[in-house]
Amino acid sequence: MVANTPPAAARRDSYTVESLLAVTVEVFNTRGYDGTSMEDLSRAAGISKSSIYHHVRGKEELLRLAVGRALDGLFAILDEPGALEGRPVERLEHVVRRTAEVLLAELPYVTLLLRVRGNTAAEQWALGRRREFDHRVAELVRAAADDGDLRGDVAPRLATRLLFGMINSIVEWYHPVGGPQAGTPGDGDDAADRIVEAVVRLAFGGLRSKG
Amino acid sequence: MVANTPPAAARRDSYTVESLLAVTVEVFNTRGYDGTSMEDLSRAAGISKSSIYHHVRGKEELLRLAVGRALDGLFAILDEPGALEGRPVERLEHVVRRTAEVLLAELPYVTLLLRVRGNTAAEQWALGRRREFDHRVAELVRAAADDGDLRGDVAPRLATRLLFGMINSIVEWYHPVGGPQAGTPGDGDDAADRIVEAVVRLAFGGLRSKG
DNA sequence: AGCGTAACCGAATGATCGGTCGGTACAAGA
DNA sequence: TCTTGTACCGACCGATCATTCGGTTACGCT
Repeated sequence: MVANTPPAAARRDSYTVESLLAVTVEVFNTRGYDGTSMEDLSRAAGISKSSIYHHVRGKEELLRLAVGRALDGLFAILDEPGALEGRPVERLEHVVRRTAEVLLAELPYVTLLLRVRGNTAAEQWALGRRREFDHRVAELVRAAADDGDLRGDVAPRLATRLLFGMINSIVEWYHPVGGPQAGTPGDGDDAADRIVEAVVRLAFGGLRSKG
Repeated sequence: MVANTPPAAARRDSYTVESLLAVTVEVFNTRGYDGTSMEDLSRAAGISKSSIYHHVRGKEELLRLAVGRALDGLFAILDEPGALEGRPVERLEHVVRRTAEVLLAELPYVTLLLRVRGNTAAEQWALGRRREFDHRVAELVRAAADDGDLRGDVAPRLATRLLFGMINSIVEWYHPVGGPQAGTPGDGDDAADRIVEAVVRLAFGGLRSKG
């Protein structure tokens, strides 16, 4: 392998692609990708506009890196044991719960992904990968419906879209307390846990009380 | 009433603000507001860039007119008899159904509204009005929960957000056949009806089969 | 026919866009 | 101490942005 790289933090005022990306995604999410200028980014990152080009090839690469990270997190769910073993309805519940969890854990990146419209090449690539994810989930819904475990009066494809529409809508209003860097691994974020539980309960049980 | 205005269609090659708006909203929705140039609009409308300024004050006014139309449609729901009379849970079901219906009837305008981020003054005005609508609905959910008609293990505010997140997500994938001008009043659009029914069933009953 | 005016246009404006360029500061290895 | 390479910068580039301006066209009305 390559020689161990010197720790990036040792160099003074040093930006990683990763840390630059974190700042970038925040700005993209507040002002929109098209509404964000490279000068906006340089101001937010505290370095000059031209310095950004030392780390990445351009604006579009920042977008591609960000949405790629979100997509990697989502696709990893489909390879988890809980998504591969058991009855389809149980595998579906696992995917629903984990999708909500990943969305909350990678909130800024998933937010950006969900707002992509397909204007540039990077955006169309992201849209294609999203479609593939939706397709895989739709198959799971269909399998659960074939088992008779899902209600028969709503088409599986339609149910999939509405279900994930509900999950994805979390990015429209949820903002973790103390900014995005809060919620360290293993600390058990209360608010996020409540949201995940609500999603699973509403998705499978509905709003109406049983009484 | 006012004197009958000479029919706009009588003048040759004449654009109404309304017809210009319809073209504009389509372009805004495909390319995004910030990603749309006035030249994009002029090309789509078939008139020159400067001619657009004869009808409206500028790009931002087009946005304000479009989202205003969507908001008027949504707020009108809250004044309907079905939203004012009966048990809260029944009024809520009426609002849910009608919101989905209005969203489908005014699809391009509501789509644009839901993508507004608050960059310009017009966008912030729209966000404020949206918040007010959400607030009024959240009160209805709380009232239904107080009656014991909604499940007690999900907070009303959270349920409201997820519920309307599901409804609003329709704009992400639904495209009426034959373009936006199809679906004349009273013709009973099959696909749209199925979506509305699915929304109401999933919202109140959930995915899981009763068996 | 002649007037008023709504609808329209091409060309230009300053501002801002994403991106490039030549060069400087500085830490690490020799 | 000298060399090398990373991180960074100010100044600049052509392109594109929303908007403006000075007209021209053609319709409705008298």
